[in-house]
Parts: sequence; C-alpha cells; structure tokens
Amino acid sequence: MNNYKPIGNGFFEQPTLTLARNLLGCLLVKEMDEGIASGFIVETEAYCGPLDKAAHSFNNRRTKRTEVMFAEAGNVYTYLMHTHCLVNVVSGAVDTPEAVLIRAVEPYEGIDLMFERRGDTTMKNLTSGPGKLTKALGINMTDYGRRFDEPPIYIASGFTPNDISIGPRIGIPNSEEAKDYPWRFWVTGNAYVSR
DNA sequence: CAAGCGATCCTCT
DNA sequence: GAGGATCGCTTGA
Repeated sequence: MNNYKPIGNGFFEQPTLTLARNLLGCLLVKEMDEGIASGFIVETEAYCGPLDKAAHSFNNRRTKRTEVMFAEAGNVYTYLMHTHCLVNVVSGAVDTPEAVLIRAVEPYEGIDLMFERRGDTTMKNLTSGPGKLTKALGINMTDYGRRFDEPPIYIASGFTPNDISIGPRIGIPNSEEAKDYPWRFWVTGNAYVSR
C-alpha cells in the first residue's frame, strides 16, 4: 500500500520563497498504525525568520518552541496554536530560522481515516485549513524535529499545478508592514484552499 | 501567574 | 455565508 517515494533532501535546499511555491502540488504523507493518510499541498505561506515580524523567530528569537527553525532545511516544525497543531517545513541554512507553513491540502489517500479523526464534517472542510489538515492527517507534536524524508512523515512528488496565485498572508494583523508581504501561495481555483 | 493570540466551530440569517 | 464564542498553550513579568 505504500508506494510513495520521499522526495530527496536536496529539494528543501532552495530559497524559502521558492520552496513555498514548489511545495504546491507535492504530496504530504503521514503513516500511523491506523493507516496512511496523505494529501496534496495546495496552500503555503513563507516565514522568513529574522526580518519577518510575523514569524516566531523574528529578530532571531530563539526559544524552546522555535529551536527547530534554526536547524537544517527539511525538518518538521510543528507548533501548538492554542487548540490546534500547525505544521511547517523548515528551510534556509542552519541558524537561519525560516520555514514554510502548510495551510491546506487536498485529501488523497486515507479519506475514511480523515473523517474518523475530524468527526462529522463535509469533504470541503476536511483539510481546508492549517489546523484541520494536521488533525485529519494525524500530525501532532510527536512529529516535532523529525525530518520530511522518511516515514512516518514525509513529502513525495505529486502533481504540477496549472496555475499558482500569490497574495498576502493570513491571520497576522499585528505584524505591521510584514502583514502585506506577498508570501502566501496557493493553487489557483483549488477547492481546498482555506479561503 | 495573567494575558494574548488565531483557527475552528456554532448559530443565525 | 458571516460573525462571534471558545479553546489552551506560550511568553514575559
């Protein structure tokens, strides 16, 4: 049942903004005892560490939570957002705290499993948000610090988006000028984009 | 120890 | 579809 191939580590070694764009269409896979759940990434946001007021790592703020952002590209950065868990791909060189937030995926494999985890909801609501997709795929804090290159969590190649849209990021109204940076990318017209 | 914070969900229209 | 209540961890004092 598992015939995905993790994407090479070299993939993560591109500039954060480029990586955010190239992650679109890739398959995000999580394997657990209950089975495999996967989905195509359709929405991402780039967070460029030191200069980005919206990033946890702004001004090189280094805490227990942001520690993994300073590690090498391809690491899994999960953080708890009040009630939800959000997942990021660490990018940039070591000591450069940058990351790409995965905001939405399109369900692919393990859809029954996702509904079990998400409860009674609609197909469109299953993974169309950063907190929803982590719950649907079973991603949680145990994945913090892992790498996106082998089970139980990894990224495989998927499809090539026909068209990509670019715009300002969501949910960071207190970040002054950083809130207008066009660092959000999504697959144009995809039904699972968060908004 | 208190406050702030964003995503989700619920209810109502 | 839109707006408001809720939820609980991290941070900084």
